[in-house]
Amino acid sequence: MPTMELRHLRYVVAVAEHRHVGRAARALGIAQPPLSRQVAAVEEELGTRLFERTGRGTIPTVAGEVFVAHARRILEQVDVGAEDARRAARGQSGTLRLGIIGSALIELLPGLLARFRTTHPGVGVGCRELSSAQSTAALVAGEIDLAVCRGMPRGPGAERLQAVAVGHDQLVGICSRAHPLAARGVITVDQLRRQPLVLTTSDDEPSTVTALAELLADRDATLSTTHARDVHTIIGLAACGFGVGLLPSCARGLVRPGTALLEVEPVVPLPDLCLVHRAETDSPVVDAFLAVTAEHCPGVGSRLRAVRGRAG
Amino acid sequence: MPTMELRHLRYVVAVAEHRHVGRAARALGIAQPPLSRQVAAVEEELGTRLFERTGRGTIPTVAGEVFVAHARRILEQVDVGAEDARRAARGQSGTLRLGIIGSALIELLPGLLARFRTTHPGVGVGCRELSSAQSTAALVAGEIDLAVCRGMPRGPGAERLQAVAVGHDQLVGICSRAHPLAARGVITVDQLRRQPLVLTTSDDEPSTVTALAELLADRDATLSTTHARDVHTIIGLAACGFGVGLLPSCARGLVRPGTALLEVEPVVPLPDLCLVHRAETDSPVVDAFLAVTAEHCPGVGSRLRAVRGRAG
DNA sequence: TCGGCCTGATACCTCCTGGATATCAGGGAG
DNA sequence: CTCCCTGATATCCAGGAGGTATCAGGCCGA
Repeated sequence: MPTMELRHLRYVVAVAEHRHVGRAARALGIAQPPLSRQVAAVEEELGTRLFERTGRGTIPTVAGEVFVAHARRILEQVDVGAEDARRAARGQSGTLRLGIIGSALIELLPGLLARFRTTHPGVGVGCRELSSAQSTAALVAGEIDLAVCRGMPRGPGAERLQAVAVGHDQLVGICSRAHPLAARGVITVDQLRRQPLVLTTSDDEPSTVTALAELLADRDATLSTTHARDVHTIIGLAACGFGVGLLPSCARGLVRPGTALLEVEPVVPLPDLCLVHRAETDSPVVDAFLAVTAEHCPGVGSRLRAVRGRAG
Repeated sequence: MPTMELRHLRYVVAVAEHRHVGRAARALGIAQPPLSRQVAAVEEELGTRLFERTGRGTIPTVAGEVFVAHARRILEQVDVGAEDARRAARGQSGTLRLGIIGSALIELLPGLLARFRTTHPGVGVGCRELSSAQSTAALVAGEIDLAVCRGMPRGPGAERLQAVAVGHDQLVGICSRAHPLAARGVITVDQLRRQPLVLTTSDDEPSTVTALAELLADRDATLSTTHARDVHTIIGLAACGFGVGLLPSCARGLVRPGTALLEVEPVVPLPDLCLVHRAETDSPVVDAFLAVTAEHCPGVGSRLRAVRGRAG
């Protein structure tokens, strides 16, 4: 019992199109007799005539029309499936679930995501704002594919993750234009210890805060400290005179009229902005995103490959 | 360049299902090496790895998952297409466009259509009420597939049509119970010529009327004649005392309280109720309907086949 | 650390079957 | 009636799908 093959579908479609076995055979690049045989084989398998052979050609029966319609769709689907698989392999189809920290939305992601979406239009991107610790857990749990965090991942399962630094930030201050330090444009760490401050909340391991913990360890406890969830709020509170706000330097662009930026001296580096993903994940979409990142962030490309290579 | 075949899809799906080339091969009833080769051929054609070979089995890559999903759907579609073609060949799929005269709805069609719909649930039936002449034209124009008319088709293109009689009717009269003839239950043709009558309209060749034309040719022109579109109206008008209504005998069942049926003597046969279709049409749906009709109307089966055979 | 074993890949052979050539049969059109 | 164009049939050939034997590599357990 000869099973159906795509060849049969191609042949039947060709005969239906040309309404002529000879011409169809020529179009297919084969001789007429084998085409006749193959078509007859299909008819036998189906138990139905697909064509009415007349002295002047070959016209499809009702069953033939029905079958040909299916065959056309199927042949099309084969191409679609092949192309889809190729695109999936290139990371140009599928979905990418991202976990990001808020500050990544300021400088890194707008350009990077735009670039990725243009080079990989077939990829759906899902984005959740998560803290670095939450991202690590979500990665390990398989809930997201890629995270943008501050600092290398830590905690349970972190050894199964790989990270690559994509941005270096330092601490900068921001204050109202009316603030005594505004004119200087500079603030020393020592001065920070003697100022009312506006910081991110310490709810769930905000890396910036932990980095600041030791820096401000021996600070005067009687000085006011205001906490806020995101950089916009910190800037707002600082502008209102709650004190000097502390931000990652990537937030420089957010400074608005009525506020002044304060460079911190000496420089206080923050944990690097990192892309984190599962080490064993062989997801082309993730690979593709990392590749786009390498192009988008000049200089991190080599390091990126080095980090990936370490695992392989 | 080896082109893709369904075999390849079947093999890839099997390997993906078993996550193991050896077991997949056993399930397919072939040896392991050829399966390895065929899968590799697909990968080569796609330019992509579809499976990750580990020491403990074979797991699909992302591209593999994508391709396998398509492959499964395609293989399913092949079966669906084959089955659909077979059903179409048996006349159990497709549509049947009917043109019918109103009186066919009284006795013939209710049972016949119900029977057809149960034996051929996959066939969509479209129904238009047309006069016999309109049906003939619609058949020739390809607007309908089958017509129920009274009398053999005539007019342009009628020679390309085939008809089979499925019902024999004669003329019956109907009148109000108050009518002098009501008690007799019989009316002679001669009496008909001297009565006020209710007839179908002669707008567009109502066969019943043409059949009556000669019968009543020398009728007294001063007698009232009322025309109505359909049998229900004729019965209604007759009941109201407009005169004796003339109907095909198949309308007997419609007689209602307050009216009386009148047999016509001598019997006046009407043109047979006919199923008409294009002679060259090799529509399985039409064939199927004719076959169901043969079962439904005992005695017309043999004649039906004879008429069809004449063409073949 | 090493051998056994299970995995899939490779080499080579066989034979099935799809395709080519030659020819036949039937139905219109002239 | 005859020619020609249609598809079907007969027969042969060769590519390749499938089989057998064997190899290579990774895990596991001793």
